[in-house]
Formats: sequence, C-alpha cells, structure tokens
Amino acid sequence: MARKSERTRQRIVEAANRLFYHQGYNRTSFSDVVEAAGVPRGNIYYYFKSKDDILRAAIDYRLERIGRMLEGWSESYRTPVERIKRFLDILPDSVDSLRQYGCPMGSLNTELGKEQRDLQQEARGLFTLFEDWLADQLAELGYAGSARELARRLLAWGQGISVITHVHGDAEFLQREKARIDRWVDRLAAGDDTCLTD
Amino acid sequence: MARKSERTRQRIVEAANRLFYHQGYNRTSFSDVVEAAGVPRGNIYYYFKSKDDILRAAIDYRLERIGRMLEGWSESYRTPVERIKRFLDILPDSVDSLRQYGCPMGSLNTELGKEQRDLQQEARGLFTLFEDWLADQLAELGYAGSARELARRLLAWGQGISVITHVHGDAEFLQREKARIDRWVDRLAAGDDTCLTD
DNA sequence: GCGCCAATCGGACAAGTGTCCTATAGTTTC
DNA sequence: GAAACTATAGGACACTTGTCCGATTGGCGC
Repeated sequence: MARKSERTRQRIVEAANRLFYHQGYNRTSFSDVVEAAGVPRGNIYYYFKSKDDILRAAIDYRLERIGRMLEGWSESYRTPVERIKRFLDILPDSVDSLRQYGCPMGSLNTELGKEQRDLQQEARGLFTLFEDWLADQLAELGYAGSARELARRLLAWGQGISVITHVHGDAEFLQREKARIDRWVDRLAAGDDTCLTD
Repeated sequence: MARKSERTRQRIVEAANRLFYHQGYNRTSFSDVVEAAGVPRGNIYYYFKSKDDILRAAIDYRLERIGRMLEGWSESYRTPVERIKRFLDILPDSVDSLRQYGCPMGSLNTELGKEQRDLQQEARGLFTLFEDWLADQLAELGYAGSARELARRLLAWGQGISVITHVHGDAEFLQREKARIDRWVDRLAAGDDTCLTD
C-alpha cells in the first residue's frame, strides 16, 4: 500500500506547490490545499505535521526537479555556452506564467525573506542550485576566477526582468532583454573581457 | 479639531505602511496595524472602510513622498546624469533595509501581482512614477528615442540587484553592481551608443 | 447652556485559520 | 480468521481574521 500512499503525498505536494506559486504561501490556506489535492481535511496531517512542513516538502520537490533538469542539460548539451543559453531560454519559455505570477523562485524568496527567515533559508537553496550550476559552466568557459560573481549577476539579471515583466505584464520587454543577455553571453564566449566590468 | 484627526489618520497610514513593508500586506493583520498605530480597534473604521482601503492610502502616501523626492532632485541637481546618479544612490543608501526586507516597491508588487490585480494596479503606479522621471532624464541626456526603454531597463537592473541582495543578504554584491550601473551611466553620458544594445 | 457633529473607544460578530482527535476502512502478517 | 499497521475520513478545537456597533467624549457655534 506504500504505493498509493506515496501518490497521495505527491498529490498534496504538487497541489500545494502550485497554489504557493499562484497565490503566495501566506495567502494559501490549509483548506485551499486540501480542496485542490482532493484529500480529506484530517488526512493531510498524516503526511505533514504542519503547514510549514508542506512548504518544505514543496521546496524539496522543486529542488529535485530543478536538479534533474540541470543534470539533463549538462548531458544534452556539450558546450557551456549552449547550456547557459538553454538556461536563458527559461525566460521566453515561461513568459506567460512570469507575467501572471512572477518568478516562482524569486517571488517565494521575496515573500519569505521578510519575516520568515527559517523558511526563506530553505527557499534560498533554489537560488544556490542554479548559481552553482551556472558557475560551473562559466568556469568551464574560462572564467573560473569570477564564475561565482558572474553567475550571481546572471541570476540578478533574470530576476530583474521577471519582476518588471510581472509588474507591467510586458512580454516584449522580456524578449528584448533576453536578447541582450544572449549577446552578452556571446561576447563572454568570444573572450571579450569588457563584459566582466561593463 | 480637523488637525488632530488628520494626525491620527496619518499615524495609521504610516504604521500600516511600515508593517506592509516589513511583513508583507497579507501577513499584516488589522490588529497589527491597530497596535502599531496606537489607536483603538474600532476607531480605524472611522477613517478607512476596509483593509484594502488602508493599503490604498499607504500607496498614495508613498506616491506622494516619492513624487516630492523626485521633484526635489530635479531642482537640486542640474544635469540629468547627476539626477540619475542620485537615483542610483538609493541602493547603497538603503542597503540595510534591502537586505532585510527587499525593495518596498518591488516586493509589494510581487506580492499583490499574484492574485490581487486590482491592488497591484495601484502599486504599479510606484514603478511608473520612477519610470517617467527617469525617462525624462534620459531624454534630456539625448536618448529621447529609447528613453522609456532605458528607464525600464534601469529599474529592472535595480530590482534584480534588490532581489539577490535580499535573498543572500549580500551587501557586497549590491556595491559591486551599483558600481557597474554607475559606469554604464557614464558611458551613456559620454555618448557611447554600444550601451544601448549591450 | 444646549445641540451638533467629529472623533474616540471597547467590545461583539461571523467566518476562516491551522491543528488535533477519534472512529473507521483497508491491507498485511501471523 | 485474529491482530497489527497503514491510511482515510470528517468533525471539533481554540484562536485569529476583517468588519461592524452602539455608547461615549470632545469642542464648536449659537
């Protein structure tokens, strides 16, 4: 019976994860999760001992999925430039949900970072996961010395684009800025050192 | 007696505004506001007919303050470059609160943008206020054609820096990136057209 | 001094919150 | 088939939420 149980747990996590993204963690009530997951009210406490616990499970769920995605990219693409560009494609690929709900990772951290630091610390793992992977690619590109800094800068760039796209619902802005990052990566790949300081 | 009444109202708005920034709108309860403002529970409904109404007042309060600030800068500084640089100084000036609570404007919009569009629309005014002012400065700098686009890009830049600074509590990152924007503005002022596309 | 409105105050309200409990059904193990 | 778990179910819980009242006070014009 461990099978069915596992599926129920998964259903709860996935429903909660979607709701946390679409409505925010604090605005999502227990009843919302219960209803969306289609499980009886009390049953959820068989799997999770608190609402915070559900969030932790949702973050773990994301971490796992992102981890697999990044591993997949590392396998599918040979050069670091290709991999970085695949990463950047996240922006246009998810333009609709970015417009509607913002960046899942950024908005969660922004929400929790205010006065729920213990939870935010877990959510921060999402950022470091991307950052580590990007830093690896940048190091492989020949920028070992500043890989970490450049990775963080790339993430900041993406976050800025996401926030503005979300605020104005402006998809064209996203496309334009995405093109700019692409060019920046091209210059990086060409060994143009000016883009380290510019 | 209109005087005292006005001060009470103001006290409520200021307390609410601070709480909305520090805890987020949805996590701030009525009791929080009442307590922080030091007014009796029922009295608040003499001034505002709902919690949403308090938020609207808090946004108006911010709009007014920011508007005056920008006007002041337009008067105090002669050249558009000086004005833009003054704007950029917001980042280091408020590094402590950015680390702790993120950007007041960005985090509010991120929160409300999820499923409270009517309120987010009001909060978006904060962005357009800055954007309009920045676009004016950029136009005066000689970039009338792309002033709006560049202004939005500057705001995105700042938002990205704010999010990452908030997520990691990394003040050094803010300083480094702030320096990069400064250089970018210098190039812009020098008529270096490459920074339009780069 | 009286009436009048502005403003203050504290408590009541129903609805919703996260959490917990106990009863039952289903599956596995002896 | 009995016993022992796993899992399902739904209601009860104490508390907080946003909202609303009615009673009271304050100062002003007449």
